[in-house]
Amino acid sequence: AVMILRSRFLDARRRRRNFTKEACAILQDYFYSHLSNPYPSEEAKEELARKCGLTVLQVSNWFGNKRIRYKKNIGKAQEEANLYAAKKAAGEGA
Amino acid sequence: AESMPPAPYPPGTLGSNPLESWTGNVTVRKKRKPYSKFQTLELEKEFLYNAYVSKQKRWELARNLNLTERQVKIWFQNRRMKNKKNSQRQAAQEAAANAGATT
DNA sequence: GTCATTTATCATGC
DNA sequence: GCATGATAAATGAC
Repeated sequence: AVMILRSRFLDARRRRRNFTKEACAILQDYFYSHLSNPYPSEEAKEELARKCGLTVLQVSNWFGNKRIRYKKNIGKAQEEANLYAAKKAAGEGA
Repeated sequence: AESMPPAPYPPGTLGSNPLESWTGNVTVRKKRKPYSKFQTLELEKEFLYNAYVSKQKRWELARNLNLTERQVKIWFQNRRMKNKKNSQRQAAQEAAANAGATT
């Protein structure tokens, strides 16, 4: 009971909020645009953080979660997400 | 410039898609097992005393908590990183507060 | 030693 | 009920 009260304000997991759709779109755009090496540099992380209105740590967390969860879904429907970047790039080109 | 993936990548043993070679992490690592409340509390108590544990102390902790010396060493490393992260987070919040107050 | 990671787990949002 | 963001063990680069 004590620890529950302690963690209630110490643990940031309690304060978790979903990112905005704009932020998720920016992050996904970068991720699928760099599928061959989805490891943004510190500078890239800072820029992404600014554009998304997030901290660098949040950007790092997002890429960490995204990489592992993308990897676990290879062979499933995840590959459909590749079309996300492909179609978007094609649409912009046209 | 981009960062390099941390894990070693044996050549030729990776995934089917050459566009996604980073998905082939072949490293075999132990499954993460959360420590018990008692283990964590004892480690926290020692960390409060000093952030860097001597080899003698590390051996005692490992023996008393039924952990390996390597686990104790890594726990203190991660704990120091956690401390630094919290300090930076607090500093950033204070800086933001000051920036808002000065306007 | 630090530190960016990987991975499982936690806690929450919906 | 899972999706999602943050954290706790564990690894490897340097």
